[in-house]
Amino acid sequence: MGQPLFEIRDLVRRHNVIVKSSNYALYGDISRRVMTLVASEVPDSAIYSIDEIFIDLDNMSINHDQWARDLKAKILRETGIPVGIGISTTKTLAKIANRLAKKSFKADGVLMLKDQKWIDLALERTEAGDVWGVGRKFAQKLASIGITTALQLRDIPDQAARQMMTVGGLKTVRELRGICCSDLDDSPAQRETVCVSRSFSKEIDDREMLKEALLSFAGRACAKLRRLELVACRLQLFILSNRFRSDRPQFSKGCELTLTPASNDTRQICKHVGENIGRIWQNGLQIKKAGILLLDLCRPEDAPRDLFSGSCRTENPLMQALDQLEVRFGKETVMTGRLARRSGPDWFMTTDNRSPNYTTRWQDIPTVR
DNA sequence: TCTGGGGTCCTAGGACCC
DNA sequence: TCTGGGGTCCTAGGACCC
Repeated sequence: MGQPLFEIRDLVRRHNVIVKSSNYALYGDISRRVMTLVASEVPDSAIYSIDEIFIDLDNMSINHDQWARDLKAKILRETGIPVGIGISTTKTLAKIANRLAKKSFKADGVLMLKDQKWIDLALERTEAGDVWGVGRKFAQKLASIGITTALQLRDIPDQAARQMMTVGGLKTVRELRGICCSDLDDSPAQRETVCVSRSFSKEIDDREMLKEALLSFAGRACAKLRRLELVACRLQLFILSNRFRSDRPQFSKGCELTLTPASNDTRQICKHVGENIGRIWQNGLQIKKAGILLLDLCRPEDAPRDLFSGSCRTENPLMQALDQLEVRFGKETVMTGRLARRSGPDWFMTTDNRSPNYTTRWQDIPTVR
């Protein structure tokens, strides 16, 4: 996971490994199909990520194991996607059950952790770093005091958990003990930020090029915001050096501004980008990555009002037209004049080997003869 | 010349997740 | 030579208030 392709070229060649660039339009559509199916089978569920969903089985008096196997078979039959199902008393334990369900030949994709004896065994066979909420740094910290398994982690004193991994870590430890510390759905009610950023294929040291990139990111970010039907009250621009070049000085520069009135209008945001680029630009910097963050998001009707310029617009026919054109003719069919040139941008990362959009693009739908 | 106590808010940085 | 992107949460510390 996360290993650069160039480091494993030999392996790829030797075993004829197929290489695919990520295609989120495809993954998103397949995800939607699976999630819709699952949600229709249960009274209460919460989508956690593109490939995970939590289900509440509390009010379902059934044979959970058999039910899960039937569901798994149904998902495979109707979407073609194989899934794993883990069942337990807390989310953290259910995630562990899920991992083992996929790994164990005997479990065959479905595993229930209910009896304490089996929970203990499962925790003993799970590395501390594989527990949900324990990342690389915490795993290192834990290892330094001799904690390497999930079972050992479960049994550390509350105070130690709190001290080493803050309140989130304490929650994790309690969940390992079977004490529920999270609701079925504890995702925030509303998105708080939208970010569009990219690494460049090679470092940029040209101001116009940086500006072009940021303006294009701004367009994407505003389109996202409009899809969410939100506006931003604050804007941040940032640039970063190449973190892999230890021979060069590292930098990370950013600037922030308040948007008055709050907005999701590409023209407004682009104007701000143009006016503020000087605050992060500096001659001689080798910029590897840049991005735009839209913060303090809220619904247009909740946006703070400015005493002089009035409230934030809720209707924006021009932007609506722009969005419709994108749906019909593809991304960046129409752009602001500031971004007149579709640069065929030489700063873009390549995405060779991308899977076709089998389910979301007319031209890519497979033909069966 | 002496110089408190109790708050909130904001931001940067670091951890985590997928 | 090549090294991802987009999120949330927590904490410490500083600025500010009365």
